[in-house]
Amino acid sequence: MAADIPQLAPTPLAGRAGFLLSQLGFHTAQRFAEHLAPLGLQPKHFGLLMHVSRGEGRSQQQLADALAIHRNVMVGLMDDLEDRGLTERRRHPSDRRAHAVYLTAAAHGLLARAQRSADTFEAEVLAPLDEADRTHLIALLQRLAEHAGLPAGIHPGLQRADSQAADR
Amino acid sequence: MAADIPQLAPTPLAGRAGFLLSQLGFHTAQRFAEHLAPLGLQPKHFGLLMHVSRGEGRSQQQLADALAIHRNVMVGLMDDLEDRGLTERRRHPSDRRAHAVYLTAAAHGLLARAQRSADTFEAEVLAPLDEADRTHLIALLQRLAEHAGLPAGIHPGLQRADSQAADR
DNA sequence: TATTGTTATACTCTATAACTATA
DNA sequence: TATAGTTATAGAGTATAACAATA
Repeated sequence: MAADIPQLAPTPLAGRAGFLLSQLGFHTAQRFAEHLAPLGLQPKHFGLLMHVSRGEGRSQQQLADALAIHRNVMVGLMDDLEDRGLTERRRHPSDRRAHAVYLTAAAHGLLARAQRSADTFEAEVLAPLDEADRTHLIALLQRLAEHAGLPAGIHPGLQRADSQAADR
Repeated sequence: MAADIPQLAPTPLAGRAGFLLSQLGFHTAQRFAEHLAPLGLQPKHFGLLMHVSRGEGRSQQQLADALAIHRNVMVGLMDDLEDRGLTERRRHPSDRRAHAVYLTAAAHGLLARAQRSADTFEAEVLAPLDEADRTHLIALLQRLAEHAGLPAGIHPGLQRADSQAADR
């Protein structure tokens, strides 16, 4: 059945850093999403909650800028979080067009659990490495990320839309 | 305007291997796609061409199994490649339901160019690291990939559909 | 005239099922 | 009855434009 298929050299892809990063990155993102699912959160919601918690009261546009996403996308994300009772849109003190975004008490509790979940996940990812290798790997990845011009903590999977461009 | 936004601690995400892998992986995949675009190829086409070249004459189903994708997806990919004159569907010698897939002469030339392009890209990705760090990084990533159960050279971004499940 | 939030629409991707011709 | 290839349809996700309220 498979007798006439010659088994040639192993694919060289598995030896390329570019392929390994893409392969591992995709798989890691996928597994992290599964890891977070029991909390009812997707990675993008987790990331947004983290950013909101770093400075409550900001407008949706400010949050969108911080995450490098389009404000239209932010509306949908905020709807998700508000529907789940995790954030509140209050009136902005100085701009009546804008909303000031705050976390609810429930969100603070959930965020703490999500971070513990992320810690557990991190340990799983790094399981095969000893302490020295873990430190080294993270340092190497950070150097690559810096060289690639990636802003710390901003996931490019969220920043599809060109937030520079105006409506027009 | 932004005076009342306290700048708190930097996001801890940038120190997590899981986040860095996902962030770098996504960005790397995106940039590789741009790198390949001048050749008129997407990464998935490149990957498929590589697999076809490793053993010509296989059926679409065999190729789909090798890449862990659903045969329905394979039809679309093969259509793309055939429309571009890169592959041929010939009649299978032993099974008249199946097609035997072959590369054209044009595909061999394009594949060689694509691999050179991938080499250039690899050098760009690894630019900030010296030789020892490059070797170490690749070894570390390979260990993580193996621990995660990722088959060498198979990108999980392609294998969405559950190729185990039958039609029904 | 520009900006914030919102909504609507179109477009791309993926998943699923169903069909045909063979086995 | 099962399998290879194909096609069609529905759903999720993203991009773009347009609108009302406010600056």
